[in-house]
Amino acid sequence: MSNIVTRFAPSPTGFLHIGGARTALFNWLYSKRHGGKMLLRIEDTDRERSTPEAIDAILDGLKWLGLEGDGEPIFQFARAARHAEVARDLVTKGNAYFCYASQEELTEMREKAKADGKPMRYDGRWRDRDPSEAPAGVKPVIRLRAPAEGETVVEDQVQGRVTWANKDLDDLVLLRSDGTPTYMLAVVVDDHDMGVTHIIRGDDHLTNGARQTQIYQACGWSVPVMAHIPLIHGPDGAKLSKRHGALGVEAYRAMGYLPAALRNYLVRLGWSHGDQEVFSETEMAQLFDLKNVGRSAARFDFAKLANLNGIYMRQSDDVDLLKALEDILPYVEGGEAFAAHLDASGRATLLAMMPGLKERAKTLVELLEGAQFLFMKRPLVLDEKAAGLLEDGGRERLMELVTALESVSQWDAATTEAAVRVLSETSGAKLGQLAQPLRAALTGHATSPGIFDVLAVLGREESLGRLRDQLL
RNA sequence: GCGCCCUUCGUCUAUCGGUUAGGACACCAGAUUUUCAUUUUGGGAAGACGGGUUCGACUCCCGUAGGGCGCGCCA
Repeated sequence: MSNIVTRFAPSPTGFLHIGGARTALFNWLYSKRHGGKMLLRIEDTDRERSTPEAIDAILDGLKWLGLEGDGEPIFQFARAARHAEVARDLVTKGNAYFCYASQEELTEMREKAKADGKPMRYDGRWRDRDPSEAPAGVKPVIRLRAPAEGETVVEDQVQGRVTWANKDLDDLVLLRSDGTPTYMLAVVVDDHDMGVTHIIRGDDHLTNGARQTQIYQACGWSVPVMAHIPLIHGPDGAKLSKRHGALGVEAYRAMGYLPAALRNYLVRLGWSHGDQEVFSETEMAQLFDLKNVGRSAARFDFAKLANLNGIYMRQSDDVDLLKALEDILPYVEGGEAFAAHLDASGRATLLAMMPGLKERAKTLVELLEGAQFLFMKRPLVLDEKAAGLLEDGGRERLMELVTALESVSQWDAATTEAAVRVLSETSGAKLGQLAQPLRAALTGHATSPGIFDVLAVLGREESLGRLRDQLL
């Protein structure tokens, strides 16, 4: 097969949302799979709504997800002259024409169509009129002379063969009256000039696929392979909105998800490989194809994302995980305060506790919360459940524990555990009756990593201090 | 309204005419554990509806219902 070129072409009018991220992922995987390239194009022809902040947010989001394009991004607006040139060529060749219809005329057409219960279609009133009839002082647009009869077909790799009657597709505007290109023209010209072989995008563009096919044909260019992938919906099945899932990828970063986990979650939304759920990056790139992309929209499920993220966290190397945690601190509530604890000794403490911490967290944010006790200043304030553990004899057993632990020769998990077990036997208290008050006093919570590991990481002095604090 | 697309457990999905309709998440119960978590065992849970075609349909066709997308001199 010839060299595959895919592209991701967001318009910089907002952040990189989750649907866009998945589109980028699919393009990226497809190009990787075939040893091709994924190009990046910023569709900034809407000067009103495009912002530099949005461009940064999108680039940043892609980078975080590890989905960077090959080569520098192309900015569509910069190519406006080329787009206009193609439009004029089309007029010369007779495949497009100047249209002098005013906004009022168009509004009229729209209203009439609405009244008749038909979709708005330009009626082609300038299609065959001689330009000499042009009203003075009106700047024309250039419209495509679309085929009036027959049908336009998109051989879609995901949707199958989709057909439109040409009478349902009107003569779209290619070049605006101010000389700037429309999206429809710009996309076709850019994809052609960039050598794009495969267009993978959301199925909200399916109809555009038909109209763009007509432009390709008018230009005499070969039409790239198209694949329109289904959209992602919110948990309620409706379009994603700010309310549920239409967050920028940076929001997922701030929620403590790992990029690898998010990628894994996203690739399984619409695509499958038998029963396999977990894919390494390499596996994904080897296995991904368009054939196994489904055609129905998927709902976003945070619980499954969280589960996957937990799997990735548990599989992560402790040092990598610490790094990942530190990386998101600037974006997380309370992250800055936490960062202040992470000097050399703080990092060592956290690292030592990491095995016990990471299996209790599904996100980096939960990891952070679970680690807070390590850096709390004495005396600890216990939460409700922890305080409860010190009632009903808990405090008395704590006293015995202090005595037992004070006389321990070596302060490590094995030795302290042995000491507590001995106490359990001599006092007749079950291990749980001793461990839980211990946990409460040491961490302030009813749950934590293994309590003897906690003891070891906190150290003798701090541990005994925290225990005595609760005896007063 | 018109055009196009979609419809398997609550959710993501497997099934490419013949399966006790499989897996994963979530949920419930049990085991393990010092708590929680991890791990592990088990459980409930699905082919929107109505017609065809066929010896046989989740799978093919038609219709209905529901949902989505599109219908700009936005992208």
